[in-house]
Amino acid sequence: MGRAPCCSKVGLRRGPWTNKEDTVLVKYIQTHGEGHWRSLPKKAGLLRCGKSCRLRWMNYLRPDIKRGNITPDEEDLIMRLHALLGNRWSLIAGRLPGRTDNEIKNYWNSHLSKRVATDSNENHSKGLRGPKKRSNNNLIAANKKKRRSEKSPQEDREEEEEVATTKKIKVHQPKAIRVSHIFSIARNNSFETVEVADEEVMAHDKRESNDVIINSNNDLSWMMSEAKEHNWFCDDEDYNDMVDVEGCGGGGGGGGGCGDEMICSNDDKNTSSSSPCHRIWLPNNNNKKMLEKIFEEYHELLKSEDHLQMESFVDSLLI
DNA sequence: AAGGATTCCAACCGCGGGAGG
DNA sequence: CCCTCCCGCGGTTGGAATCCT
Repeated sequence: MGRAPCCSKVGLRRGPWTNKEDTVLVKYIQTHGEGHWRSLPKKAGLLRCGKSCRLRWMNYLRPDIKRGNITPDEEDLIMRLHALLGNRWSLIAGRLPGRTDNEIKNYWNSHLSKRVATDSNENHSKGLRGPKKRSNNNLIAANKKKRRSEKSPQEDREEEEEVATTKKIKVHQPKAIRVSHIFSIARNNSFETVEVADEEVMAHDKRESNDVIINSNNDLSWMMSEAKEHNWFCDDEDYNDMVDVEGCGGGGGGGGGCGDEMICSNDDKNTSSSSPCHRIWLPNNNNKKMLEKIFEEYHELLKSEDHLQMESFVDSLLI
């Protein structure tokens, strides 16, 4: 039997937080620091479960949270990262200082998923190659809407059929595959409005490691094509270490600003943890040719549409 | 103006994984 | 190695706000 939900205790409050509760929580955390969520409510004198306190703090009360509209830059980054990482909101949020995973998730579900669906439909109708997964969230939303509206028995049947079809065609999005020492994505630091403490970056990097996560062939496709299109493959043999990208993307000084990630060679990927950067790392300076070779090979496989070969190709990239 | 439909987002739920005994 | 505890994550829900007819 599983553990009972922590909020099931009689007498614990649920639902929206009051200002008073917020104040109590903030004061307690300012004094004692984060963590020990289980015991926090009791110590702080809150009639909430620890989980609820943690959520409230993480998603709303933390001082470094950036509130307000998602900027076009952030939006673009979310879309790119989602293409690469899938629904791994905490990872995506980790690249958007001041934004929470919940916020990004909500924003994606309410804004971006529709746009992506529309775009992919347009592409599909134009006969373009591209991801055409039907958003599960849209389905959920659609079903939710259906639930809310009156339905005739026939509509009920149709819904059941749709659900059955959905089950059949449900796109399985595999758990991300960790690829050691092939690529890594450093934390994005191009949004300047909130300062992120080095400790936080370090802690984050410690948690997430510097390994890239490749979800699917589409991700690889995206990464490869982006790399090629933006000329991220460095020609400069001196790219043996982290390249300073301060001012990139945010438009703030620094030689024109690249505004994009870059794939470059690096003999020691671990050096990247010392300084946040939004480049994609590769292990050593011989990889330029290797990458181009991989890219060519990948393109050949794309043309041939041989999925088996494609899978083994992707496998061959994994260590 | 009213009320139904839709959107948005804070909050909840359940699960998986890491740490420690 | 197993068990328990705790934390963090992603999916989902509920209701307030807004839009539409």
